Amino acid sequence: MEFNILNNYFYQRDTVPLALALLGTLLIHESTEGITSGFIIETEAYLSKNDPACHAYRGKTKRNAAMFGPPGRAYVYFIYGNHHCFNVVSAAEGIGEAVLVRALEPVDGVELMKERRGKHHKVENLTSGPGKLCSAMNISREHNGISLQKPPLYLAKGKTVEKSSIDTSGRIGINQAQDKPLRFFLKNNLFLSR
DNA sequence: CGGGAGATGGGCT
DNA sequence: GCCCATCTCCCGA
Repeated sequence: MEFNILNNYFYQRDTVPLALALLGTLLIHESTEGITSGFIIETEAYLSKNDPACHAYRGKTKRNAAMFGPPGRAYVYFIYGNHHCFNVVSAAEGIGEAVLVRALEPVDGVELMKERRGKHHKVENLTSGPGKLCSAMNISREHNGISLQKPPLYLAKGKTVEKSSIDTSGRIGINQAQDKPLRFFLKNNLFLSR
């Protein structure tokens, strides 16, 4: 499937259009334990300007440095002492924007996801949240800053998404700029975070 | 079933 | 010390 990897051109657009374009694409992790993958069904845009919820809002630090790298790389951070969140870096190098991936529809490696997340979980609960999907896909800080255009972690062309099947809302779990309509998701998908 | 609290650790206000 | 782009468990209904 590597011939369907999304290349540099895919990432050459503004962050909001990229957050929309990422819906339906396939996120793949070829780990030593096996391959897991899933369609991206929920994203959030985090912008450099007028967006206090964005980690890059107060400038570049050691933690958020990957956000300021070239687009098409990963920005992974650790939160609440337990969880990782996976983002696709967007905008030109030096700007500091990214798209948070909040939920996946599992495709390959469902059994491996269950082993990682806990066998008692239903399929609908494996990747229906940013922390959950990182656990199921085994994505962690070691992936921070790496390219998403080659194995082991990469994005590939997925399923076609009609504009009419996409809905928008405020972003989840933030205390600032909750009113901004920067969350995008596939309506009625079983694997949404909410 | 929904709401609330605790877990847990890194970064910064 | 307090905050945080979260998850899970436990409780009451």
